[in-house]
Amino acid sequence: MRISELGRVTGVPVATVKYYLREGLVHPGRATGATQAQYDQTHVARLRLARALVQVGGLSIVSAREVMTTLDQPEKSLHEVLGTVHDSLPPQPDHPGTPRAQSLVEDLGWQVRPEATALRQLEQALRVLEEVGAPASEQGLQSYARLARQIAELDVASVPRASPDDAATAVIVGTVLWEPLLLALRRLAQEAVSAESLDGHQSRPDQPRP
Amino acid sequence: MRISELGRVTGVPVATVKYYLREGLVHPGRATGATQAQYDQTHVARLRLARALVQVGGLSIVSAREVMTTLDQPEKSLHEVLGTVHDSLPPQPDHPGTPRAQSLVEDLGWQVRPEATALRQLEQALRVLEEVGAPASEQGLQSYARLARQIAELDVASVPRASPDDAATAVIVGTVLWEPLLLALRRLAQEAVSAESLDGHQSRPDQPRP
DNA sequence: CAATAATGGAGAGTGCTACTCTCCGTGTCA
DNA sequence: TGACACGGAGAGTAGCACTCTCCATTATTG
Repeated sequence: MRISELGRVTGVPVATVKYYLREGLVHPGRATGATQAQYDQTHVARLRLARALVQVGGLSIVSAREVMTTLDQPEKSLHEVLGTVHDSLPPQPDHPGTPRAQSLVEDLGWQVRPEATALRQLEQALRVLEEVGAPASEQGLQSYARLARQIAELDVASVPRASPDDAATAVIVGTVLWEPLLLALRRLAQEAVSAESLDGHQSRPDQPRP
Repeated sequence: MRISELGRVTGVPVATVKYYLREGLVHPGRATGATQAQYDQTHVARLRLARALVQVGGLSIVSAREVMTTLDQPEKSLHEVLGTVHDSLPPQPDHPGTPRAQSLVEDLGWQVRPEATALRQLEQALRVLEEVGAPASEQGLQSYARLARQIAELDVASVPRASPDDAATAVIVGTVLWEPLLLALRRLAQEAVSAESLDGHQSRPDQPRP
């Protein structure tokens, strides 16, 4: 198939397909002449994945390229793929982590790389909560961590190890594209729980105004 | 305090403070003359919150303003505040939802507004997973939903109903600023679980290349 | 009291990012 | 054979979150 069909099949504007090709999000087609190239199902799949990472996962073009690069590195183990993907994901905190995140994962007995970006992301989240005057309690953190671990067990269990072709893709999808799904579910659940327990009909009392 | 001190205390550049004032993220100070105004602790708190919503929560200026507007509407119940905040949060899907998300929450017995933005966000996530060739299984969704509900129960339980002044703020913080925390914990847990169960040392088998 | 500095506000400018347009030599097809 | 499509590359655009500049006014300092 040629570029226009690639665009039509995936619903991505041809100009954007060209842009993604230039940026290396999608591998080049098989050139059949100076101004002609052929694309196949692998291009369709990668284009769709790239589009999803950028538009739904919120990745920058650079991050998406880094993530998709791992698909071309079969020498890496799935665990390494996971780490690489995590480290390519936003946000990328500037400050180094203070020891609180580190000690939390130690308490939990989680074995994570000390340089994991997620550690610094956790630390940033904790710092911001303090700055805003609503610090996370140790107990709340522990509960959250316990539930996060149960989610992660679902995630890891769902990686298809029988068909290794798709395993790396599954890691990327499971990590990145399930995040918005999880957040949407949490919001819906919050509304449901709130409707049951917070009084949905009574106004909250007046509070001092600035 | 004047604007320069406000900037110094919060660590936000004065030019940015002015910008936030213009955009209505922070309420105006008490004018003491044609070119002078006084700011107080409420400005400090709101500025810090606005900063956190934009930089950590990833909200646009417009979304952040909408969210913070609810702080000035004491006639709204906490449940209404929650809904308004949710509907102001990104992403804002363009397509309307198909019935799958709706039927999922019905199966779960969750009572949510049919027009809730989170419903369309869920539907978008499901649609993208299908397009990418990794559709969410009914079973996986149910498990996720069950855990999401447990998280939501923690969230709702932690809203300080004794001190209603801060309740609305707590709703915002708990909804928006705990999201990155949850995602960071999930990533860390994924690494930990992966290190235990996925073989961290063995390379994954070769797979077909484009 | 006079000189100097800081202030609040508004408009214009900047830097970045994800596209999108334009162009052009080359291939395809009716 | 002539109209049209293609690929590739550079330039241009739109939106966003600031950031700079200016200026009349106010505060502070010597």
